[in-house]
Amino acid sequence: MTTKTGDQALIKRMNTAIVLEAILLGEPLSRARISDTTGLNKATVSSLVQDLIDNRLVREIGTGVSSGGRKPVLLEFIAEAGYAVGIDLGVNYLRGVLTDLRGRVVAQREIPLTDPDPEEVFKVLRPFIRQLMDEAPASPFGVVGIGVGVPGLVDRNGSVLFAPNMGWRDVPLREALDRAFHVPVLIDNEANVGALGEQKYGIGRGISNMVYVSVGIGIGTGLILHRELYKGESGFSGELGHLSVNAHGKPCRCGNRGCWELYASEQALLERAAESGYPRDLNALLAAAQDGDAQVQALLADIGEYLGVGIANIVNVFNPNAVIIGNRLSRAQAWLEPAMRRTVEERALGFHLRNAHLLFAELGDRSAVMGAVELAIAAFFDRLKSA
Amino acid sequence: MTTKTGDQALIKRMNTAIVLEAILLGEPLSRARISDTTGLNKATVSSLVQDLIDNRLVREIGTGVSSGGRKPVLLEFIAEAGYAVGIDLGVNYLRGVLTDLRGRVVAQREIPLTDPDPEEVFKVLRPFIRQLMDEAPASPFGVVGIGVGVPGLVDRNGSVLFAPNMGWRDVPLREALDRAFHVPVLIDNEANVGALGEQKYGIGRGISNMVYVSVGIGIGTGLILHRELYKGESGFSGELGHLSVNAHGKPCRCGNRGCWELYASEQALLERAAESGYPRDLNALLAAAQDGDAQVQALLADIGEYLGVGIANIVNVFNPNAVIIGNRLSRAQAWLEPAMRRTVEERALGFHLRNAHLLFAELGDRSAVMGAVELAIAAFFDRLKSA
DNA sequence: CAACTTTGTTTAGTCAATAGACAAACTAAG
DNA sequence: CTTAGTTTGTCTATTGACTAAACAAAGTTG
Repeated sequence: MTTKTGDQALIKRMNTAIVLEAILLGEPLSRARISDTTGLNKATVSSLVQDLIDNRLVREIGTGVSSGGRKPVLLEFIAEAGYAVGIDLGVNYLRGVLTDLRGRVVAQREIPLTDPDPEEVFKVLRPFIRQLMDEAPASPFGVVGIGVGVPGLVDRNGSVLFAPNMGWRDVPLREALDRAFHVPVLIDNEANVGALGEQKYGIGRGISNMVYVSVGIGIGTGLILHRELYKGESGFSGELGHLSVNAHGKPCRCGNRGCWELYASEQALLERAAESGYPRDLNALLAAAQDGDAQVQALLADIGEYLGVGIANIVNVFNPNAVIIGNRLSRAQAWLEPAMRRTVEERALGFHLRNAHLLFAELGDRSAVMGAVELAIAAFFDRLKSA
Repeated sequence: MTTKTGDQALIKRMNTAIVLEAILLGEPLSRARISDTTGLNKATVSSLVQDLIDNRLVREIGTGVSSGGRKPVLLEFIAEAGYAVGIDLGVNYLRGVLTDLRGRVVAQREIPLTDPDPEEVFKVLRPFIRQLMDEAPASPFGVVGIGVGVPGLVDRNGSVLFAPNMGWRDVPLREALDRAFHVPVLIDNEANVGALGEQKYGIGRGISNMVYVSVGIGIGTGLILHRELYKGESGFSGELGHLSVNAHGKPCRCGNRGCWELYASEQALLERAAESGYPRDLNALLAAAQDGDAQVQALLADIGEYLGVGIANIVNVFNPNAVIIGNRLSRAQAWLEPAMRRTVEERALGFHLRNAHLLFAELGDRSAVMGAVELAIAAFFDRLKSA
């Protein structure tokens, strides 16, 4: 079979999705207004809305003001029809949220992680998730899914192929959680979920082509092209941290030479700071910069310049509408930004630069966890559309 | 209006497209077989096929062999239902083809271009296209479109924003041709159409994620992601030739430093050859390499290594199924390939390398012109689907 | 030659969307 | 307080695309 064949059920699903989307974007609004904005016939809208009401996804919330005729009956999406769990699995911490279907946080938790061994992590992770789920109020759909962001390479089956900083190889994370909770589990890379978080709930709201640059120990990147996470042939891509910016530079553990993250990550900063006798500690360095330490400020500017080198490459390659800097090093915005911005403006192609906004993450250390929960929510809506 | 709303006409268009696709891929085949492979009901297939026959897109070509019952009536696509023109507009040449709707070449022409001034080019281009069109046999749809590949940046309206090697700025190419010929005109970058040509008619047939690297005077790239040309926010992207591979390398006219094309293009080759006293001529250098000139061979290997550096970056970024090297320098395959392949294998991430094939263009100097004609053919089929 | 197969058409029925009529509920002008 | 006009949402009849099932035509096989 080449493509999915079309029948009337398909049309109904499509139009139902359109109506639901209209409500999500414009609530509260009336059937008449939905008919206007979507182009669907009033009768069709009435019928589809009734189905949504029967399915407990939409409800009437009284009447609005008349503009010279019968008052409209206003509709809204029932955000509390279900709940989702988002988990940010870090190297040494576990962060989680429980949200409703609109992404409003109902509960959140955070604990340190002492042993990165997979079995030990599972022992902590399962009750952690369980406790979040227990906080979900009663609802028609219950907990609709669990999204997890991990610092490593994830394949289509939700197995973590390789997470160097945790020492993981081929860990079947989704399978393990699937079995424990019997709800859909979505796993993705930390940078990918960070991108999703900022695109849905952060500074990148509504932008269709953007690149999220997660600057932590290394550099990870999440690509959103045409409003969707881009995955390559094998289901993972966007290892822009290992883009070589110095063909004959220092060797990287990845096998390449002169990788971007060797010059522009937290690790690069800490190493160079250590060479000058500073402590290997981001907080201490930021405090020093704050206190006016010119040497640290110059060092941060230098890192900013290197960030700019890689970002100019990104802008030239993807011609995105926005590049968003996130994760730990985004806290150094004040000292990184001027040099970074100058470098990008010097180096990127004018045509591409025109539409490319350089932004810093708005959700701070919550980009990833919010993206993780969005993964679960989006999967729920996808299921609605296709069944 | 958020999305296109669904009705019965949409279903019919979708299913007609599915049936047509099945015929294109599997011809000659019977209605019964179409029903089997698509999952559509026999009656539906019969009805849709009849419409296609009425529209002169499909015809019956007699009966096939029986497998124990009534003989099937075999159907085929009428490739001669229409014709398309493809133009490769080079800096100093004009290449054109006229093909049927299957891309079979019916006529081709090539002439040198002496003056790159836009007005002068138009004076030559219009009769050039006219002569190709005049060679089209009578057919139900006539000439369905003109596709053009140009060595520069093209915007959504088919204007050439910038073509440095031709000295063009803001040339409204599509508008000019539209007015002259009154058929749909599609303009795109030379590397983009080259990618399309190889993906449809060359070595990349059927590959859904691939990167075409056009190595000529400079380096251009065409990205095919999810079977479609990727364009960024402004409708152009993929300036991978200006990916910096040496953060503090030589300055490039684009404003950046250490751009890939400064080290791995024909220009780079010719300049380095000239420094060693060789003529600035690719043919002469290839002949020398052929004759066993070790110095030239080493130079080519060095260029190959730099090609590998950039390709490793590409593989890490896009995780494509294939990287295809095309345009003039692909003729040096014999001397480039070993060093290139070795470098990519050393530098690219193992996970990504697993599915990434390194290939050389199959259509030689015809990649672009075949991609240009495909642009026009694909647009014709798209119009069929949406109307 | 009889029995079975395969192909493609015809028939009757289902389902989703639509246009248009309509009832309900409201505003506003006289 | 009427009356006219407007807006909202439902109801009804119709259209059109797909499907299952029956069927006719044209084969093969023992």
